[in-house]
Amino acid sequence: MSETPPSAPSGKPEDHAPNFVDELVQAEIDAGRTRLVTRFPPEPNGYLHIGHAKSIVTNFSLARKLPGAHCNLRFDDTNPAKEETEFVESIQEDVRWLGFDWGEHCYFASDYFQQLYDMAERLIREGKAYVDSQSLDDIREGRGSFHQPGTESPFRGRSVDENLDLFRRMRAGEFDEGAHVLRAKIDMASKDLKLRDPVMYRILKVAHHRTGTAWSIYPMYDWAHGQSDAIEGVTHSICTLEFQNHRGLYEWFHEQLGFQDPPRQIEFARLNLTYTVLSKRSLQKLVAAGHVSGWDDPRMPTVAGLRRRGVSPASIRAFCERIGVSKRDSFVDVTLLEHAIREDLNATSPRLMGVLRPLRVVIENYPEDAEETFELALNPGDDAAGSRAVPFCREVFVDREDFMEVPAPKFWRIFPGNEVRLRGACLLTVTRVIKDDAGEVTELRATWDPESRGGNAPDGRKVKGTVHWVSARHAVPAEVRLYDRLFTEENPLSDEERDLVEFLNPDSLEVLSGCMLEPAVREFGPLSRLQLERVGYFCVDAASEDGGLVLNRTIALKDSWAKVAAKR
RNA sequence: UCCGGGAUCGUCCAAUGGCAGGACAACGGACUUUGAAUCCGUGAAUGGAGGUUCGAACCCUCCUCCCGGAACCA
Repeated sequence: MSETPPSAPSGKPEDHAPNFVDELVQAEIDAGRTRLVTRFPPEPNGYLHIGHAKSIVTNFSLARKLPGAHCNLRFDDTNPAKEETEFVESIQEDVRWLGFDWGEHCYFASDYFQQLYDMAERLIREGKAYVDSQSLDDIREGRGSFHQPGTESPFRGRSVDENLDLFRRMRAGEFDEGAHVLRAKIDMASKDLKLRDPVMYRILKVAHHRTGTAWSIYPMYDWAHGQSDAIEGVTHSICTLEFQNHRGLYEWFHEQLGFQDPPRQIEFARLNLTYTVLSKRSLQKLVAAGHVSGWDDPRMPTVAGLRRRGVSPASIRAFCERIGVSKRDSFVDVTLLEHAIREDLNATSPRLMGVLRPLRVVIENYPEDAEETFELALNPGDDAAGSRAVPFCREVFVDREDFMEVPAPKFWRIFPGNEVRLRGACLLTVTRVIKDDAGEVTELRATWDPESRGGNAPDGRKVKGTVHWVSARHAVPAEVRLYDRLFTEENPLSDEERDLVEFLNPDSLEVLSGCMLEPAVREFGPLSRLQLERVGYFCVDAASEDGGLVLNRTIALKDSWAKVAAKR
């Protein structure tokens, strides 16, 4: 068995209650709009995380509202110092894995460098842009503040010819970095600081991952992004709240250039998740400092990390659709994500048995060299899932956590004299507890009821407890990695005094070796998702090989016994 | 203090002048060959003060609080 192919999102235009973006676009459609193009515009400078997934789901599902509509994947690669081909590849892989298809519509802002340049010359000729030769600090100071209007640059009055000449020479690489910038000529006294002659181009003598050394000037975000949207015929440019302050400038450029049916920018609240950080900077820090094994560490909220953790793309989509889209700053409870993960895995995961902390049980009235197999459903809730053969013999492993020599109140699993069911196999009663010199339990002796094959006794007597088990003779040893939340605080970034590293959960990873799994696990290849009954959902590690089986725990099953036990 | 946004159960999202509803979480119960899942039930909210109206979460006024904005980053 191997990784399930990415399942396509359901074809329905809406899997969620309409949000304000849906309504706004729908209103335009009702008013006669016939063209609809959205875009997901990542900068290829890092890995995608679940916050990006929210944007991807929003943009791609919006593009299903109208026949012929589509969503572009566009790389906003205007800062060569930070961007790499490695990231464009990982981003494409992640978007695809999430189940979305951009078809022919994969673009790069860097493909528009010439058009952008031509448009900039046009603004210069129209007196709407000029080359400023002030230092970075002088430009910053000249911008003024929230309360003070800015002051005009001494170079603001340069002639069109001089500006054109300088700009061309900037492009030709005649100047050092920082010597000049191209600025839009708008209004240094504007209340909207973005309109105080924003920088459009800076000199950067850095090779670009796609254009190489062809350019020595690169467009700034505000210049490149809006014009890229317009060039692509994007109708709705959906971005996060922090870009609200850019909208005035976004529209100003479009007006100057006279685009017809220009894109409309709409902002929504970015995703925040409890016990998680979703800023590229923080994530980068965790990777660089070695707090996690990499961008795809299963504890990372990156798409790559979630994939390796065993989270399904369907559950990420369901989660994104369920949290909705609004303009309110929000902090989504991670239990909502966990619910979506369990919901999908419960429906789709094959069931197996595995013992994480093995305790040997010798069934004294079972013949020494006999063995037999039981046929168990792979998913009791889904007959189509089929079944697997589970071998059984005189010695089995059970989980140490399922045994108490002196049972706590309401504990109805294994303890001396208590009859329990070995799931799918038989009824069994522990008769004797064997300990080492230190008093540690090392083995249990038990008897079984041969009439109870399959798990029920002919006399119909009830047993309260059912436990999972693995035949000692047939067990497949494995390493199991138990993952938990990466942070101990709901918002690890809320404390300005303390670094997020201080809030790392020391128990976010527990590695168990010598775990014992039923032999059917051999049929599962890397990235296969499965449930270990009564324990949790797991995923065969991407790097797992024969002879070194590794399982990552995606998420534990809910455990109401743990709650009862914790209360005491 | 200036500009741009936002305030509804613990959390997220609805209700667009007419019974404040759903999901998650919590709690209780039923069922159970997974103490899972499933099913049933309980508690839980309109930031504040005025105003308009037969009627306000929604409209108006004032206030309060929260977020973003002064990169040659995106």
